[in-house]
Order: sequence, then C-alpha cells, then structure tokens
Amino acid sequence: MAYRQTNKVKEKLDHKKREIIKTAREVFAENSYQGTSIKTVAKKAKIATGTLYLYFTNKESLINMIVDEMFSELLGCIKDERAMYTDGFDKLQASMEACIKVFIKEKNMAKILLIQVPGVNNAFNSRLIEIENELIKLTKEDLDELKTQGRLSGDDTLVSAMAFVGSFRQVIINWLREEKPENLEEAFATLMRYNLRGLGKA
Amino acid sequence: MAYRQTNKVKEKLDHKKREIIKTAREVFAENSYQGTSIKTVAKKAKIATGTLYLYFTNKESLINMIVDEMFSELLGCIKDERAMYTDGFDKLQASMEACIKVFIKEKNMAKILLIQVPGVNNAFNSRLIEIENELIKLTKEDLDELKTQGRLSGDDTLVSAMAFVGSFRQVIINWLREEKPENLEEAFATLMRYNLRGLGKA
DNA sequence: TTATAAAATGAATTTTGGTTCATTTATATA
DNA sequence: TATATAAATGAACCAAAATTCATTTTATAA
Repeated sequence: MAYRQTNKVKEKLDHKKREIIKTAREVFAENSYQGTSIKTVAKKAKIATGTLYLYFTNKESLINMIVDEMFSELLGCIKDERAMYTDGFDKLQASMEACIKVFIKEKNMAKILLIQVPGVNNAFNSRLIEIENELIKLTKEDLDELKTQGRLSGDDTLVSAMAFVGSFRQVIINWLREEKPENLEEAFATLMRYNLRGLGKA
Repeated sequence: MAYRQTNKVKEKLDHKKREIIKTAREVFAENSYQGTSIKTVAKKAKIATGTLYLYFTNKESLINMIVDEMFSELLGCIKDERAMYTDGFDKLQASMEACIKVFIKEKNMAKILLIQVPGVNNAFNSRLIEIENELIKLTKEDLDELKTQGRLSGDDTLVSAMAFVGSFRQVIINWLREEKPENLEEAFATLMRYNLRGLGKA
C-alpha cells in the first residue's frame, strides 16, 4: 500500500465535518429545513457540493445529525441542572433555567427548535417535536409529584405543564425574533413568578 | 363585440375562486406551504393546473390571499367578542375565547397559523407573526389598564402578555398535533384559571 | 346558427435543488 | 522523487415542482 490515512488527516477531516455541521446549523436556523439548499450550505462552508456528500450521505442525514446533537445537548443540560435539586419547584425552575442558558449560548439551536419547527411532515420535524414533548413530560412529572404532596392547585397537570412550557416558549420566541424583551434573564424571573402563581403554589 | 362577461359568469368565476381558496386551505393545512404542490391543489379542486393560474398569478399570491383572509377573520372575531365587555379581565377572556372558538370551527386555519408556519424569510410568514404580535399587543393593553387600576401584580406587562398568549398557544398546538388535551373547551377553563392566578389577579 | 371572445385544458417548458461522477489535487509510503 | 490512494472539485445529471402556451371548450351576441 502506498497511502494510509494518518492521524493528522483524520483530525482535519473531523474538524471539517464539525465545520459543516456548524455552518448547516446557521443556515437551517435562518431558513427552514426545506428552505435551505445543500448548495448554499456547501458554499457557506467553503467546500464544493460534492465534498459535502463525502461527509453525509444526503441532506436528511445531515439534518438528522444536527437534531441528534441538539437533542442530547439540550436534554442533557436540563437533566444535569435538575439533578442538583430534589424539591419539585426547584426542579421546575432548573429545567427552564437550563433551557434559557442553552438558548442564550446557542441562538441557532433556539431558532431551529422554536422557530423553524413547524409541520410534522418530515422526519426532521417530528424529532424536534419530540424534544418539545419531552420537556412537557418532564414538567408534568414534577407537577404530578407536587400535586400528590398537596402543594399545588388541583388543576389538570398536563394542561398546566403545557401552559408552563408554552409561556417560556413564547417569550423566548419573541426575544429571538425581535429582541423583545431585551433582557431575557430578567424576563425569566418574571416568568417564573408568573408560573408559580399560575400553578397555585401552596 | 361578440362576447362580454355576464353577471352569471362573473358569479361562477367568483365561486370557483372561493372553491380554489377553500381547497388550498385544506391542502396547506395538511402539508406545509413548501410541501404542497400547485398540481395537488388543482387536482383536488378539480381544475387543470393552468386554470389555477388564471385566478392567481402564482403560488405565493395564493397563500397570501389565504393568510390575508385568515388575518381579518381571526382578528375580526377577536375584536367583536371583546367589544361585548368593558372590564379588563373580561376582555382578556373574550380574546382567548374568540381564538379558541375560531380554531375549533376552522381547524385548517389553526393548523396553517400555528403549525405549518414555514421558515422566517418568507413574506407571508411575516404576516403570521403580525397576527401573533397583534394579539400580544391587545393583551398587553388590557394588562396595562388593569395595572393602573391596581388590580394586578406589578410585573412587566409585556412579559405577562407573552406568557398569557404563549400558554394558550402551546395547548392549542398540542391539541392540533396529537389531540391532547382531548377537550379543548375544558382545557380553556383550566388555562384561564392558570393565567388569572399567574397575572396576580387582585 | 354562427362568429367572436372568454375560460379551461394539460402537455411542454423552465426552474430549482438534490445527487453523482469523471477529473484534479493532496497526502503518504517506497 | 515516483506512485498509489485518499480527498476534493464542480459541472453534469436527474427528479420534482412551478409556470407557460398552443389548443380546445364554453358562453355571448348579432
């Protein structure tokens, strides 16, 4: 044999793959999945379109990789943050605080998850919806626990969990779209108070 | 001249245009804007693809017409319902009740407005955002009024208004996507209580 | 009834965007 | 340095979907 991939090259390729993913996240965040073309991603990543296909078998596998990463990144942060508390209300707060932290740090992820989500028509979107539902499920579990402890109003915990998540979601979306409210951290405190009252914290 | 459009024909054309719009709403609601083809719309409306272009200059003008109509239909209902009350809390409730009523009656509208929203850079998508922001604005006005009356907690009314609208939005989206909660009317009552507590109704 | 113009048709054309592949460039070993 | 193989290129290819247009059908008025 006259050639075998060396470590240096392997690292270079890895780095290039990360570069493609990073660029794709930016492009998907601005336009939707259906709205962005592979050619655009390739051009922005400064590679030929054919090169992209050396790293990903097709458009779908690229977006799948992105969603998989976002999935574990976000839910990982949430679970880490929650693990620091045992009290139900604290865990609730921890979940949303983790979300906000990640979204502030990774605005592109927030845009893909919250703005570009829409229809359920392709595999990509249904994965995104999965993340959302997972968060609602976690929230509902906290609420059920608090309810059995008698520390909550008797309302339907599923609806309450959706209201809880939805209120955060809306504020974050507006922040992403038009920088209103300007200070998301501050809004977070307001939101937390709003929802604790809403839940009927006893 | 040997031919001039008569009233009977004019009416027939009008009716056909309505028929196309109605069909398109159904198709756009199921697939997204980008996901539906003109041919599908035409076939479902039982006309040739070319015929559709006699009524709309292109795909975009069709969706624009649809969004324009939804815009006035929904906001019209909201304003009508609000006009029946003077008290701030009543007006708040009236807004959301109007939304829910319209969405239950016109599920296709709800799906297009809340789920099939495509990417950000689309002209008609900004109209959708307009509707959402208009509702938040109306809500904020109610909250400001209530605040000056000292009937509300002192929290930021913009964030509260977003939380308010967002909580409803989330529940309606889940209802559209997976029929959970099953009974939207009942969820509405729960949501209303949740938000009134959240607002710090005094 | 017939001539004329409107309305409708759907196959043909154009556009768009994902994917491939023959060719070129870079890298590693002898 | 020469050679074999990996990696990269981007024009060409292909499929799907938007749009057009030559032709046919329908409606009006003389």
